[in-house]
Formats: sequence, C-alpha cells, structure tokens
Amino acid sequence: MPSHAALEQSLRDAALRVTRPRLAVLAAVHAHPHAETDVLIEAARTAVGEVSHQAVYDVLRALTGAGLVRRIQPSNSVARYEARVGDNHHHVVCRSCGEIADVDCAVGETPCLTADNDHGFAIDEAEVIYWGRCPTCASGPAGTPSAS
Amino acid sequence: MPSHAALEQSLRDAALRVTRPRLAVLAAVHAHPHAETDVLIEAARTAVGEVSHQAVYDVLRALTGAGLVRRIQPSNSVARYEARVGDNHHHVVCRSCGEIADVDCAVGETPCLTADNDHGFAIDEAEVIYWGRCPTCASGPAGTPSAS
DNA sequence: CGCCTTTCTTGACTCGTTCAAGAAAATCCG
DNA sequence: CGGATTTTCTTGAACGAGTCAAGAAAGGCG
Repeated sequence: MPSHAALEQSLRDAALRVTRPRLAVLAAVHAHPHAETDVLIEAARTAVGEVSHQAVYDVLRALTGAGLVRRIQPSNSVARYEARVGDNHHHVVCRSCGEIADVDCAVGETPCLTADNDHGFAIDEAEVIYWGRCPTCASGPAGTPSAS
Repeated sequence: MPSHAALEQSLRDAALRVTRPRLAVLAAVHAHPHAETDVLIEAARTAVGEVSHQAVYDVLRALTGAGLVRRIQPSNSVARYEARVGDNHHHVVCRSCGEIADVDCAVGETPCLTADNDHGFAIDEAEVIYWGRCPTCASGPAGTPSAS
C-alpha cells in the first residue's frame, strides 16, 4: 500500500489538487479494496475527522475520471471502488454475500477484447464478472446466505 | 418472436400462473430487447391497458427467477431485460448513448468460465461486457454523445 | 362452482446518488 | 510572501429507481 507521499504524488501527476479529503479517500480505497461508498466515507472520516459524504462522492468521481481508481458495480450492488487500475483484471462476485475478489486475466494481456461480431462498435474495454459463491457461502447449506 | 400461445406455454412450463400482465410483460421483453423498465411498463400498458408499475416489477422478478428473461445492468445504467436466455451470449455497451447489442461468445460454449485463480469461489457464470462506442456515436465527433 | 393461494393495485417510503449555492482552501503569479 | 483566481468542500435539499405493505382481484384446483 502506497505511502502518504506516494499518494500525494499520484494526485499531482493526475493534475488534481492535493487536499486532505482526497488523500484520505484515496488511502481508504487502497486500504479497502472493493469497498462500498459508505465504508470509504467512514474510513475517510476516521483519517481526517469530518468529511461530508458529498465531498467523498466528488472525490471518487474525480479520482475515477483521472484513472486513479476504478468504479465497479455488479448487478444488485451499490457502487464499489478499487485502486488497482490499468492491469485489466477481473472480478469474482459471490451471489450470496456480495464478496468480491480479484481475478487475473487467464488468457493474456487484454484477452476478451475481441468479440465475435462487434456490430460496428469501437470496443476499448472488456469487463468480465464471474458469478458464483465464495468459499464461506459455498461450504454452508445452499440456502444459508451470509447476507442480504 | 414467439406467438401468444408460445409465450403462454413458456409461462406454464415455468410453473407460473398465466395472467394478462405477465403475458404483456413477457411479450414486451421479446419485442424490446435490452429495454429499460419504464419502456416495458409502457409497452405492457399499450398491450393490456392499465398495469401498475409494481406489477411489472413483480412480473420481471418472477420471470427472471424462472429463467425466462435475463436481467442486465451495466454500470451507470438502470436495469434492462432481455428474453434471449440460456445461450451465454454477451453484450457490447456504448459509453455515449448506452445502446446495447448482443455478442456471441467468440471462443466456444462457456469460454470464460475458467478464471486463472478463482479464490475458492464456486463459479457458475461468466458475464462479459464490452465497452466502447456504437457506430453512430463513434462516427460523430468524440465529444458529441447522443444522450445523457 | 366455491375455496385457497397467488398476483395485482394503490400508495407510501427507502436509500444511493446527485444538484445547488455559498464558504473555504489550494494554486498561481507578481 | 500576499492577494487574486479557481477549484473544492460543506450544508441541505432533492431526485428517482426500486421496494415494502395491505387489501382487492383473479387464477387454479378439487
């Protein structure tokens, strides 16, 4: 996990102003991969005291736009954010508890970027989501989801 | 597109009661691939007169649970539904206008079902979304999205 | 044909997210 | 270093897709 200075530098590199809320949110995303927004709000507040939820939303949008974080949103889930960007990795999502884990591309660099028939679309990214059950939920009885 | 009788039969085969709202919604999903909920509500109302939005939500959930329709929800989009199920096809989504098109799996039956490291998850489905720009949006200037 | 279960209607409500206006802070430049 | 300028943060309200709840209506079974 990057140091404070490294985080600050990455903000500057992205031509973003360096503010306490931004550092706190960026650090929170690094510390909590795949976290939901309210978790990040909590983490940011723990780090710097009062931060409005609006500020966190703004920051996350700015960071996403700058490519410093990636927003993911599986069906039936709220938005989640992760700091691992630029390596085209994918995700496994648990149908029961919503747990998310990273999955590296099995085939190569950007494997799935070639669709059979692209309908004329100019494709620039392939997003893969694997659906299943996490070890915890899979080991229990089928009808015993850990959450929601 | 299936006949009225075929739709009715598919409801019965799924052990679902046959009602006018259900037939209307099922027909609407067939008629409008990748449509948003409010489009389906409109279509259902055109077909059978008054139908509450709640009924449409309930029906869509029942149909989804029965496997007669599939729910898809790309990031930054509301829920959409399609009637093409069971063939593990994927989607291209336009970043500008949200247009969605079907893409057959390039590799084989269920190609992407093998992740490099599944973290112990019991994976049962791989969902692939290709992101890009549709022909219309791609041909225009980069900064001229057709919608939203 | 009548009962029982499921489904539909009506209406209120939740919650993640966004909008808006003004205060505060970061950066630029002399 | 200090003021001007721009961006960002705070506060508070609002939006909208989707859900919850209770009762009326209709499907299906015997």
